[in-house]
Amino acid sequence: VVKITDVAQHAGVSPSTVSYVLSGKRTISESTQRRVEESIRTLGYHPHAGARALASNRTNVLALVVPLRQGVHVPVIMQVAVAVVTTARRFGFDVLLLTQDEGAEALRRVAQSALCDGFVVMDIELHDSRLPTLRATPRPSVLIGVPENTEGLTCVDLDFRAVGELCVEHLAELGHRSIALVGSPPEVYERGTGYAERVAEGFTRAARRYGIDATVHACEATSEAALAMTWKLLDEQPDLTGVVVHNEPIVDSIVEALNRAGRRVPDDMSVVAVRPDELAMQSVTPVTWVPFPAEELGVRAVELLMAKLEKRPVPEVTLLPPRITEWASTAVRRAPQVSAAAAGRTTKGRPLTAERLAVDTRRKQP
Amino acid sequence: VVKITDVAQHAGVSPSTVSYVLSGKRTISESTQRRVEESIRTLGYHPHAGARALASNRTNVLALVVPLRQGVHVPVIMQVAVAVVTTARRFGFDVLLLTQDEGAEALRRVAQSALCDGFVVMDIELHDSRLPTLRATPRPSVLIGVPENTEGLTCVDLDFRAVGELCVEHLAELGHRSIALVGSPPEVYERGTGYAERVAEGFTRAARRYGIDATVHACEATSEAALAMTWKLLDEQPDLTGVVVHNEPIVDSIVEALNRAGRRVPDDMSVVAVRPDELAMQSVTPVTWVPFPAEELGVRAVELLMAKLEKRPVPEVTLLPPRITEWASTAVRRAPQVSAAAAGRTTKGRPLTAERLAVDTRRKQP
DNA sequence: ATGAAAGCGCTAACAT
DNA sequence: ATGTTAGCGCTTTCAT
Repeated sequence: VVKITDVAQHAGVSPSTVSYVLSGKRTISESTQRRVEESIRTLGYHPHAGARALASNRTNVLALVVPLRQGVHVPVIMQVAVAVVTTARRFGFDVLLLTQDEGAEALRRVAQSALCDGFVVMDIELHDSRLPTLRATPRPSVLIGVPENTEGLTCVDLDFRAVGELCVEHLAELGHRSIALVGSPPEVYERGTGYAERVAEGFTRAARRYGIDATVHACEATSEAALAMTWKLLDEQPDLTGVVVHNEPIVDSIVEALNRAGRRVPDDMSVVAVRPDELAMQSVTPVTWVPFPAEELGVRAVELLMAKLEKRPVPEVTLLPPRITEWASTAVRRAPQVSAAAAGRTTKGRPLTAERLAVDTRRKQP
Repeated sequence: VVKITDVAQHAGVSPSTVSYVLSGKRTISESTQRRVEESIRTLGYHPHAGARALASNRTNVLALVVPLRQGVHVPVIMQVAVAVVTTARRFGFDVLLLTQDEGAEALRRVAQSALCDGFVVMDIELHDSRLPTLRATPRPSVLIGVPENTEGLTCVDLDFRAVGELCVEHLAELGHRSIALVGSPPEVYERGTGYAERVAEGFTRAARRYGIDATVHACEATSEAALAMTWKLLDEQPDLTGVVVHNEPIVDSIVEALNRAGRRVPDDMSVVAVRPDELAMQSVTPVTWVPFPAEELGVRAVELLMAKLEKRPVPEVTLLPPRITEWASTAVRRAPQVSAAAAGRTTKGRPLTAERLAVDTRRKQP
């Protein structure tokens, strides 16, 4: 293989000059510069990564830790991964792929053996077990996801609170006054990834701000659960005209259940989903949705890491603002009398008793 | 950071002894072995990858090249990738992630800069532009996919010919005598990845062997195309009782179209799909299917690469035998008179005229 | 603006 | 069974 001395000889300069041409850390006369670059190209020289790492303490490799857990939508991971690799290459970096199952130990191993200069870690939980290691290691890292305590870390994520708010805002401005959030399965809230709670939080906060009647419900990701949830909502919240679904697998089921219950979407009922683009695109029903910016997250994560490697200051938390894509599932709320008629139909003549009304904020809306 | 001399000092031996304990290339007395390992553990020593690569010409890293092309099912790529990483770790290897878009140049760069010891390359086409580079580079590689000319290469893939044969076999043994293959979109055949043709080839060959009436059709991956294809099949092949679908997105559409055309699955019509497990599991209709062994391919690819790195001989082509998973979409072909009765039923009493059988079964549906 | 040379941390031949 | 030592190919002081 061709080495730096070969290039030096071919260009009639010393090895160090070749090195400086490559790194740009020294001013080189235009002529040598050209000659050296020419030699590099004709010889097809690529510096030995190991030797470079040994001498300079820099590998030009970043490690990407991807989750394996069930329930993480795989295409989203791939989108992030591809964005990370592509962006890393823009900075002359390669990417080492680590899976989550080796946990914090893998981070220590890779950091200690100088296999990489820094980390991008996906799927960070509120109390992630890797945080101590990430804080302790001298190699910089960027986390995709926001843990409870971000001190001494660099995090980037979609602003999930703003997602919840945006959905409410959208519905509120279409005139809806009684809405519900059909959220993720209970496990998701318990596991503590944080984003599910944050969406609910933003949802509730914005609803209060708009003075809107709003309820939040965890829901299993099965079509049966979706059906039951729909009935429950229509029963307990008769004025309901807007539903936000933050539970990808059952979006279609909810829409279908609503239609079957006689609430046509979007005429009688508006539906907004929080879901990855890919799935939204191939969905049966065109549902207004807030996408997860997988690619942008990958790009930003790498850019932040590069900034840290260059000792440039970066914010502890970067939250990407959500966008909403309107589709045929949301519409202006219909006139009251129509709603009343619809409510009468779906509640099958059961009278509105005080007992039924006693439970929550619905009382605002008789 | 802790280095080999630190360990040596701590254990009271020379650096080379530590190195030999690590590599096992020398017999070490039990006592020193234990002492050194103890020191390694207590100090948390991990050898510097660059230094090791420089001195030994081995990186313990393999590069995985993943496709980005549209149409490759993303979860399958992830499954392979995860299997590759997991298996690589079993051998003490890490994985560098490369994307296809840098093409052969990336292979050269990574090989030349000694970033890895070998390659696993996914999504190999019949006349892949990277083949010359892969053949020329001194670093061994394993290809997932089989190009036209496999000379000097190591390839591993699902035996797609056997897939076609297996589907026919399954249907033939259930008594079906007239079957059709609904294949991938025309582009897939033209692009030349090979596997689509191979399935068709196996399908045709096995049908001939069984003396079965069989036709092959390319089909776009839209539900409209699926519907049109179903009509066309029922029209042109009136005795048809078995369909093999090698076109993941439209499996459900085909089943639905058949049902709507009055051919109940599996009573009147058996359907077999060639598709990734994941999609089969979450499909609406339980269709008998031949899975793509993504994980096994990843494992085998790494095992083959490790064998090559150890200079052990490996076969040029390794084809994994397909398995078939029976589900509720295939059944024994009904006896003629029963079929006639069923036909009579679904045609709602209209008589079976020669004309109707010759032309177009759609007219059955008013 | 360029060269010379001292390591970076490890492995493996060459000792004993 | 273990120690000594010469590189591996590069970066980066220190010189000029």
